[in-house]
Amino acid sequence: MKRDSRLSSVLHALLHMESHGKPMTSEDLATCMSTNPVVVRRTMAGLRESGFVRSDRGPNGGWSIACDFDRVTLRDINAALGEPALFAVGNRHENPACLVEQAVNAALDDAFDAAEALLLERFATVTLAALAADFRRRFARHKSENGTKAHA
Amino acid sequence: MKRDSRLSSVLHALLHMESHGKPMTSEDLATCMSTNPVVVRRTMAGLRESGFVRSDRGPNGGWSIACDFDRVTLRDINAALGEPALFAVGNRHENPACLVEQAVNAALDDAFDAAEALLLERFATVTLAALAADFRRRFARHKSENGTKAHA
DNA sequence: ATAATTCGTAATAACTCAAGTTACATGAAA
DNA sequence: TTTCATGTAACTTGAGTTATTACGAATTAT
Repeated sequence: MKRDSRLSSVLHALLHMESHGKPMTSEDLATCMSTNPVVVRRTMAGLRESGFVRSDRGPNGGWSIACDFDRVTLRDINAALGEPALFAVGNRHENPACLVEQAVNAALDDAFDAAEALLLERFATVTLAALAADFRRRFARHKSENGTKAHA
Repeated sequence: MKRDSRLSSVLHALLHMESHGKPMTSEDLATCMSTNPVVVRRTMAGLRESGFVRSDRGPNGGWSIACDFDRVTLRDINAALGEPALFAVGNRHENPACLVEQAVNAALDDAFDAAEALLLERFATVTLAALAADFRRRFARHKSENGTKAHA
């Protein structure tokens, strides 16, 4: 089952955009997301509609951050992508006439609903600012491990 | 993203097999799972290897239950299917060099791991016997609602 | 033995859906 | 008015699943 990596890609893009300082073109972003500009525009469109980023045309145009990283969570970003299906597994028929299948679906749905609730709850606890902070921690450690050979 | 419905299908099949009493052919099962016999054999092969069902060739052959419904859970059945990926969403690169992407992946993985653990835990609490009992409850209610007009 | 039934499985075809691509229109800046 | 950049529709590609075909192997009944 092929996985949808748009959430991962978009977060990656947002963090790069923040440290970049000035607008990044779809082409820039496509390079860093290893995809192509049209896909970037399609994907980012949802974020723009939700007000998390803005896009400007023409020379010096491109994508820029339009939100407070402290106030936006992974859950918000996921919602802006259109709440893509989180689970790869599901019921064959959503409203089966067969009572056996109804019993099976009910049991599976209970479990999936609980897991989905937990996942979204977790997403809601992670702000973009927290992600950015984690990146800076990794960056600092990376520098201290690789920057001065004396410490190796 | 299309969903994998093998778990749902297989549970459906197991419950039918139990009430059927005698072996069911791949063709019988294909009808009730709305697929075709070869797919049934492929799907059930995992359950046979795990010892939950048996298959016999030749006339009067077919598939039959080979386990105690009280001792087998949804988690066991899911494992017998080869632990198919549960999530439709994932990271673009599993081991990225980019530190930004590493930070993003770490956050997402935390959330997914927690949700997966919960889901499997839930699966482990539901036995096939419980599913069968739930079906019988539904069947009884169905009869009382439709069988005697006096109660309507 | 022989015919009929049923599973086992490899090979292949058909289908589905997301991602990628092309093409062109729109708008902004210099 | 030229250049840069996004917006978007239409189309192509490609990966992954499921369905189908075809044939082999095992089992039962006669």
